[in-house]
Amino acid sequence: MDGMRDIVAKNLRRLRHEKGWSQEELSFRAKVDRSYISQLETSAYSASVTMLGKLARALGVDAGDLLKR
Amino acid sequence: MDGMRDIVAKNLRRLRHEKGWSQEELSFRAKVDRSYISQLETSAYSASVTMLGKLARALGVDAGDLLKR
DNA sequence: TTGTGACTTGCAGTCCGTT
DNA sequence: GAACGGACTGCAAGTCACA
Repeated sequence: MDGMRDIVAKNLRRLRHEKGWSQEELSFRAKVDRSYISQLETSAYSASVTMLGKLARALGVDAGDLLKR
Repeated sequence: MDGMRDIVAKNLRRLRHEKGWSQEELSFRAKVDRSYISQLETSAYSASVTMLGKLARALGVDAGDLLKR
């Protein structure tokens, strides 16, 4: 029902795996809690654009890349 | 401090003006509160990606376009 | 290493009206 | 038409223990 949530979840996990990072590694770099990253990757929440910006910067991509289908 | 918020604010206002729509018109089409659109355009809040999706769809653009610098 | 349930806090988001 | 106000509800934000 909430497509955007799932798109972010998939892109987040895909980009993180491409880096070969664990959730722990990303949580450290982005300065957000590891379990919260897990919750985003399982579509539990609809992240804010501020959170999107933090994660994108840690991953070295544009925030918009996290929204691409 | 929160750059993403400002980027969304500017893109939202720019795209809305390109359509020649008032905040009222956009709020009706996107089914979100008019005063909230005002608050987003003045960088008062950091919208969720779900909200971003609703606004992008109403404006006929990709959600990522609202995050472009 | 990751997912989940539980919990608290703060802000997103709505609804009213006024400037 | 747009900004701004208070008051309210619900969910994102943030953290923890445990499976």
